[in-house]
Order: sequence, then C-alpha cells, then structure tokens
Amino acid sequence: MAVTLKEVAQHAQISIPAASLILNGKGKTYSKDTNERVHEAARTLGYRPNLAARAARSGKFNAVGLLMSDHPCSSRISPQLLQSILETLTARDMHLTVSQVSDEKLTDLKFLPKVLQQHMVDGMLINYTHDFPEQVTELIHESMLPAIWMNTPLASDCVYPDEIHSGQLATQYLLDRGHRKITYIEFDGSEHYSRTDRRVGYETKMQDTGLHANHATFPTYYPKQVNDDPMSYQTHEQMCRWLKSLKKRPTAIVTYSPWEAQAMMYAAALCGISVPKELSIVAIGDDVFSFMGTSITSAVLPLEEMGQSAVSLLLRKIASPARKIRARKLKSTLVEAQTARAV
Amino acid sequence: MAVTLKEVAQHAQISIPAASLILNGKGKTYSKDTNERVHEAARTLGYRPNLAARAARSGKFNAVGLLMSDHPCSSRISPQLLQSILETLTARDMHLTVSQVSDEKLTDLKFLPKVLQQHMVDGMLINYTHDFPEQVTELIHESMLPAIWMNTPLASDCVYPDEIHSGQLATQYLLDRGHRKITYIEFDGSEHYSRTDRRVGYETKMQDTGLHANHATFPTYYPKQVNDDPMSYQTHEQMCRWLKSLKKRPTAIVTYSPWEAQAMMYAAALCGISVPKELSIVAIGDDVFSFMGTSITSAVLPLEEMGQSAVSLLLRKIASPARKIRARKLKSTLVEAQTARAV
DNA sequence: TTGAAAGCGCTAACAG
DNA sequence: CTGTTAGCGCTTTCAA
Repeated sequence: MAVTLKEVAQHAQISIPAASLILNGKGKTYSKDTNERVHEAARTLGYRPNLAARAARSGKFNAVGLLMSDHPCSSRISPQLLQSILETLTARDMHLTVSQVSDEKLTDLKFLPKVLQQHMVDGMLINYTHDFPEQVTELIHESMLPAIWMNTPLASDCVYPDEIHSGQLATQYLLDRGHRKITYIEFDGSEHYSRTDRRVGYETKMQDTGLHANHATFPTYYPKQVNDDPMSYQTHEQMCRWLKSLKKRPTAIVTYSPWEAQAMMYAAALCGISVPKELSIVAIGDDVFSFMGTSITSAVLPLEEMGQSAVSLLLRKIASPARKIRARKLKSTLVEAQTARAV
Repeated sequence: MAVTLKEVAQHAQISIPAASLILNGKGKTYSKDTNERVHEAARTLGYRPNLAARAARSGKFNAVGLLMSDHPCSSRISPQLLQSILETLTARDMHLTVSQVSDEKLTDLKFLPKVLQQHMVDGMLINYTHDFPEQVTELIHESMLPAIWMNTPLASDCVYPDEIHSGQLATQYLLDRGHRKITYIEFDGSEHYSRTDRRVGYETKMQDTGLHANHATFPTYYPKQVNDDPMSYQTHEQMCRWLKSLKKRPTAIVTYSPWEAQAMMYAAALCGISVPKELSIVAIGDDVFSFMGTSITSAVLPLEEMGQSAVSLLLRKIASPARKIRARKLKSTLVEAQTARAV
C-alpha cells in the first residue's frame, strides 16, 4: 500500500486533518513552521493523495468521461480536439476517462459502457456523431449525468462548428479574390450534418452574390484494377473527365473535406491543370492538410475552441445539472496556404 | 447524490452487505428470492455503484493510465492501438485515464502529469517514444507504480514491434516474387528505433540472399513554390530525377512508412512508371494505407496485439510489481494489396 | 441464509 | 493555531 496521509501526519507530528488542510493549501491558519514540516514530510515520503478516497468523501470525482464510437471513419475523435480537452481539464485539475463503444453494442442497453453503468465521473463529453441511440440519450438524462455533446447540433447542451458558416467562409475567400465560377465538390458518404450545411453555406453565399451555385458529387475512391494499371480509378477518371468536359471550367473549387481536395489536386495534375494558377482549391477540414507537401488553403474547424467550450460548458452543467445550456455554435477560420489565389 | 447501495438494500429489505454481495455475483448463499429482489431493486432504482468508494475500500482502482506526448508527430497514439487497449481493458472491467504531457514539461518535475502526482490508477501504459526523461522513469520505479512501455525497446517491462523483422518481412515478400533489385527508401526524420531497425532488416535479408542492399534517403516534403507551380517540390523532383537517373532501375522498393510509398507512387505516376507493372512497392506501417484509392501492400505493425499484450503484461506487473517482465517483441504481418507483384 | 461491525483514506464541521 | 469527531459508499470478516 502506498504512502497515506496518516503517515505524513505522523511524520510531521500533527493530526491527520491538519495535514490534509495544509496539503490542500487551506492551511493559512497553521503556523509557518507546521506548514513546512508537513510539506517536507509529504515530499520525503513521496506522498500522493488517494483520489478514490477523496472522491468518496467529497462526492466529486474530478473526472470527466469521453464517449466515442469505435467506427473507423466516424466520430473517432481528432487529435486536436482530444488535446484541447485534455489541456483544459488539466488546467482545472481534472482528468479524463475514455471509452469507446461499438455502434451495435450501444443500441443494446446490456452493453452500456462502464462509464455509464458505473458511477465514476462527474460528467460526460460525447463525440458520437452518427446515430446516437435515443435510448442512451434518455438514459443519460434520467441518470442525471451531466453531458455535453460535441460535433452534433442539438437543441441544447452541445457545442458544434457552424458548418454553414464554414461553407460561406471558404466561398467568400474565393469571391474576395475575384472568382465567379466556383463549384462545390464532395464524395458521397455519411450523413453528418456538416455534409448538408457546408454545401448550403456555399450555395447561399453564391446566391447572395447573384451567382450560380454548382456542385458535383463523386463516388468515394474505390480500388479498381483497370488494364493492370492501378493508377486508373473510377474516381479519378471521373474527375479528369469532368474537368475536361466542362465548356467553361470553374476557376475555383470548394471541397467538403481535404480528401476531395487531395483527389482534385491529383486529377488536376494528371490533366495538366495547374493549381492554383488555373484552378484554386479551398477545402474545409480539421487542419491544413498537406498533399505531397502542398498545404491546402482551408477553412479550419475550431477544434481547439470546441474542446475548451465543451469542457467549460460541462463544468457549468455539472454545477447546475437541471439547467439546459444553450447550444454553442463555433466559427471556422480561414487559413491561407498554397492552393488558392486571385484570378 | 445518486442512488446508493443503502437505498437498494432498503428497497429490497435486506442489509447493505447482503446487497453488495448479491450485486457482485457472490450471493450464492442467499436465497433465490432475495437475489431477485435485490437485482430488481437495483434495476428499478437505476443503481450505479460508486467506483470511488469501491476503490477506497478495496485498494484497487481498476484503472490504468495512458501517458503520451503531445508532440504532433511523435508518440501520438494510433487509433488502432488505443482501440485495442480499450477493448482489452473493458473485457477485464477496467477503465482508462488518458494524459498528455508536453515534452518540455515532462523534464520539469514540477509539471508532472496528475496521474503520476496523484494516486488514481493501478498502473501505467507509456507511449512516449522520444526522449522519455530518465528522471520520470526513475520516479515511476520509485513510486512503485507498475508500468509498461509501448513502442520502445527497453531491457524489460515493454512491448514493441520487432522492426528488424518488419524490414525482413517486406523484403522477403518481394524476394519470394522474384525481385532481385530492391531499394529501401526513407525520408529523413526522427530518431525512433524503428528507423534503424527496419532498414537493418532489409539489409540483412538482402545480404543473406547474396544481394546488394541499396537505400536512398529523401528530404521530408517541404512546400516550395517553384515557377508558381506548387506541383513541383524538391522531394518529388528528387524522386523523379532519381527514378530516371538510375542505369538499372530497381524492380521493387521497400519504404520506411506509407508516406514514402505515397510520394513514390506519385513520383512514379508523374514519370510515367506504372505501379506495380514496372515497379513494386511495399510499405511498413500502422495499417494498409490507401493512396488515391490504391491500397499499398504493407508489412502491418501488430498494433492490436500490442494493445492486448501491453494490458496483460501490465496486469501481471500489477499483480507482482517487483518482478521485471521480459521485454516482448511482436511480429508484423504482411498484407497483400495492389502495389506489388511478381517480376 | 442473513446481519452487524469494522474500516479503506480522506475531508468537513466544530470545539478548544 | 490545533485536535476531535463523524462519515462518504462500499467490501470483508465474522458471528448468528
């Protein structure tokens, strides 16, 4: 068993509660000498407070749980967001317990994650953007476990990027630089709200400017060996064909994510179209993505801010669990890089 | 305050300890009727055991800490590894507390992560491949906190991929398919042991087969705007030049990571060299990476196994903290995809 | 088959 | 300035 407060107190020749107060910085009333003796004892003995005991007594775990899906491409937390959450929590002397739950299991209440089955955190951060089961939401509400949803636009208790704004931001950047023929590109894929909203942002911005909105959807990559040459793929072929087929090629493109941008750059390269000389590309994404060393001009999602907000909203929710917290929408930032320029 | 065991016991008209035993599956001696009453009560009241109290009493936290760097490109844990760790822990009814520490702060003992300053986990998993400070290692040993290092070859208490084998595996795959002229490619970069070991694996395998080992190092991508055309980069230029300059081009390439493979595929495409018809590529990496839809044939690191091993070694270490645990080296697996074929 | 008593390590309220 | 008392919610041991 590890060093306990009792041993520290004995070593410093003082009562246990006194040692507790002093080590928690509430020992102003104790003599300078005593304070030093206790700290000294703690240091030499290598005392580390037992958080379980503290939590048992105080009723606060000083811990937050993070719930995420284990689906490979959906709702896996991005490193930036995780880091931001950890930093914010650490600053408040709290820690983070992580759990991942497979989509199938979450629908079966038998397989509820431990964080929800057991009482071990003061609140939950939820990053589970797809099909979060109603029942679990209810269960969380019933169990009175304070929770904040990330990356999901709900009526309350959530933080998420303003994706309409992201679309507008990327579009505005190009408009400001004189582009008039701008197309929106996306792969087909999941049903996250960002998918519609980013496109709507693009469309409204174009329409508000009195321009035509166009968008093209391409099939997600899939490997297809054509003539033994793996360099031909349906997606690229389509993109190249598309680039060449247009009577009047757009001067700029906004893409749903860096992946579309990357594919577009590759297709452009294969078609002999120079980026950004002949074609500007602005992506929307977690970070400025680099395609073969070229940084893609991007509307970057406010992940750091989202982590901070999520934590501080959660703490507020923990303080007064009954009160609903107003949904918080955060704005992306445009980061200039090498794939867009003025016409 | 949440529902406690006391309330469950009252509801079921039985003593608290009885309720405890029954809910923990140790209630064989109690009547069938009582068992049911207690479970029923727990269910209707929505009882969730307080883990802090349990830990305080039992002296076991049933928790493990994960320590990682916050350096963007080093020692950030890979999703596969994290998932494997979580699954293995969950199966054993344990949970994971995550903390990230910046490199500078870890050298200053003042800024020790909370998991180490406080007593809150039964053991630590450490994924901190670069420059892990000696002092912290000592501190962990002194504090008797059981720990297992991941991804680092130490004398004991660690799990890591056998990177020499990874290099050999990738090379052997190509040799088996009749390739004789094989070159090893890497970008310059960090000082992880995998860097030397993968190359050594390649070299020894070549030499054992009586062949010449060759390797080429390229500078890591860096954006360089040449003639306003961001599609020209130093790295690609060099790779293309290299591909063309060779009197006798290799028929196959082994790369340190998917990034080199990706760049190589791009360079090959630009030079009009067909992969895999004229050039086979095998990478070493976390997973089968896809370049524009083409899956790269790879020696895939045993991350799932590493997670499982790390957890089970740690549990053994927790059971008997004094005993050093023999270092465990794990083997990669070759996954066939679309970038390599027989000559 | 069940209950009572003890105590994990810590903090909070009060009395001196 | 300092010590005492009480108890968080749970598990374990022992007695009935």
